[in-house]
Amino acid sequence: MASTALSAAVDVRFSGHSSETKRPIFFTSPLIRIPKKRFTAYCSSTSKSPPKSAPDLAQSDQKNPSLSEQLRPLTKTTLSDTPKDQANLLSKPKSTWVNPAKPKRSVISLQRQKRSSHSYNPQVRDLRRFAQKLNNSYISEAGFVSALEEIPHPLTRDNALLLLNSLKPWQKTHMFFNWIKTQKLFPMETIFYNVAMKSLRFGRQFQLIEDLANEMISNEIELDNITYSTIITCAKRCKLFDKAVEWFERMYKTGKMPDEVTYSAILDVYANLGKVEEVLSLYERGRASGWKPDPITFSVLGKMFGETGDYDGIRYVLQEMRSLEVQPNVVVYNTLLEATGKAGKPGLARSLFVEMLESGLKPNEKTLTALVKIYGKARWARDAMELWEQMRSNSWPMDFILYNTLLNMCADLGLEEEAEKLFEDMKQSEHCKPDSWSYTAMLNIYGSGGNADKAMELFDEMSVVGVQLNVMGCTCLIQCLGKARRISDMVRVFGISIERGVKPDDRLCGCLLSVVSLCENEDDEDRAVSCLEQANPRLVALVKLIQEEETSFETIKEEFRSVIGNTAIEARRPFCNCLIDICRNRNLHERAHELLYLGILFGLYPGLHNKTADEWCLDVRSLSVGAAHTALEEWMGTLCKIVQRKEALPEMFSAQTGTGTHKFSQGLGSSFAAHVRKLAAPFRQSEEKAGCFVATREDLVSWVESRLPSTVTA
DNA sequence: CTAGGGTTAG
Repeated sequence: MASTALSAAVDVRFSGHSSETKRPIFFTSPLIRIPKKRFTAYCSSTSKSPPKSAPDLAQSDQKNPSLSEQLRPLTKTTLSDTPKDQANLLSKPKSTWVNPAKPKRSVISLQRQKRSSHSYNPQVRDLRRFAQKLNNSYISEAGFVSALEEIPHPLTRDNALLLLNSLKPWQKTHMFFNWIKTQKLFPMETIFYNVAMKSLRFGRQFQLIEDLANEMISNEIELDNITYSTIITCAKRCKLFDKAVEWFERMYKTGKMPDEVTYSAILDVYANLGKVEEVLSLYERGRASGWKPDPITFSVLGKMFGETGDYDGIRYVLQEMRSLEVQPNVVVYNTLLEATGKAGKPGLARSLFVEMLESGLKPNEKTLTALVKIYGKARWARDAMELWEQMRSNSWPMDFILYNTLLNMCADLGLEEEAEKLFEDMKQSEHCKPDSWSYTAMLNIYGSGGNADKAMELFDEMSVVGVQLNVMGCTCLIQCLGKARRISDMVRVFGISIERGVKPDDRLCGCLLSVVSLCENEDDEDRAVSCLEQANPRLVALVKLIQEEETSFETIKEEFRSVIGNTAIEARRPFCNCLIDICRNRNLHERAHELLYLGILFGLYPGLHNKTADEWCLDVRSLSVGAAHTALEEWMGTLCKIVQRKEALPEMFSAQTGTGTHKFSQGLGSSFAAHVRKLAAPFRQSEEKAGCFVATREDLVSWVESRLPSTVTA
């Protein structure tokens, strides 16, 4: 009955009727009919910047009720079959129903496609050996095909399937598949196509797979869920997402209902496309069809929310699993841990990990890698060290990536000795010898610790053991040597790196530019500039331009715009910071102010100045010392004007320098304090908040007035 | 890889 209704539906669709009201829901893929209202509400709650300090799982519902409010009616109603509830839930029920008295159409088959069980084949050993021989020889098609004549047993259907399953790589499977077709000994069933497609998928041969699918269609061989899921996942692996969607939609058009494997595969496709609303629509439609999603689906959802750092989304996944009583497995925990890391929620990561252990699951390398990364990034030294201890005492599995992640964690936390010990462990190990990632992490550690000698030792060691220096390692080393004012070493390292094939990127140029700003004499500066000249001549031209006093502001602006516009986003602010530092070090203060203005104009310092009714805050944490000074001067200048004009001012003023826990902001606080002292500005270190300087309106106004002794303030 | 879905590094 259903199939006739479906074929009628296909006819309607193909005959071009577009009347929405007449078409039953299953005429189109489920995406088209989903009321968007709920999902836009859901998404808009997450598209805003996440709450500053979102609470952890336990407290979350109380503090952020909007989401659970949205979700509660959802979980209660999705499984309801009564049209009244459905109608309340859907915003446009009329257009979605042929007959509102009937329950909603299903979008997913609740029965997973069954596999045919093959009986034991006594010839399996011979055939396997034969396949092995074919796999290991016969490069040419002619040789391969003639070898097929020596098949040890008759080519029955089952023997052919067994061989088809055992051949690799895909070229041989494909040749064999084509050959058995020419033999015409038995009809080519769906399973032959499915096995052939699977092999082709290993070779990412989407075009060949699609050709086979079209051949099935023209030969009227049924495409089943296994066929479709193979096509869809191959398209996905080849990044042909539109193809994946196209074949998925074809299922509904032809009246084939996807089962949960195909369904979760397409969810992953939409997730990869970043189409969060569509994924949620499909998910909800599946749920409304009575589907109980399995851990794989939740892993797909978890990864999707991780990609956008969507904390509410992660909580949604957890909540769904809890309410459906789906027990997460290791993979689900791993993806959720990754996701919480991307969402910047180390507390949730930690509690998830505890929950995982309590449920009796054993963490694997990926689990530990995710967690180590999170603790390092969050600078949670205590938790990181406890975890490390746990890893050793439980002898949890270690692999290469985990070693390198641990080294990076040490870099984040400044744990030089621990890193050295790990690095030694790696050298002693059988399978985890340090590679360029490991060396880079060590260079990062020595670099941020200012240990130029050890960094240089490592650099020399790399050439001895034959590990390639990469651009990141080169950047760390140059930064370190620059800070140590070891310009000769810096020039040598840069030259050798270029010789060895390091391609300078914008971050490396930023480091070279900062070395230029640090140079204390002209000779050093010339040598640093000539390195930069090789990597980025236009940047050097800009450096020269800003140092010419006669250059007009308009010229600077145009050149600045052009250089910054051609710079990777993450290197733009560092470029501007260094340019300002260069000006300040050469007493070109006015030019420094112009550059800060341009930096603000082009959006390099978002959030530099935060105003509320009660407080104005200057946040210089992402600025270099010179840029922070310039910003403070600029701020004071503006405040003076406002005081003079007697405009409204807030009660409190604050300047945030940070406490130097981040290696790039070290010393910002103390140099800021010195600068404030020099100006005799009324800012003092806040007692409650480290790295924050505060001043009251009264103090500030009287300070400004004292600096303007005889001006008429009319 | 015994016909199909999910997870690791600046």
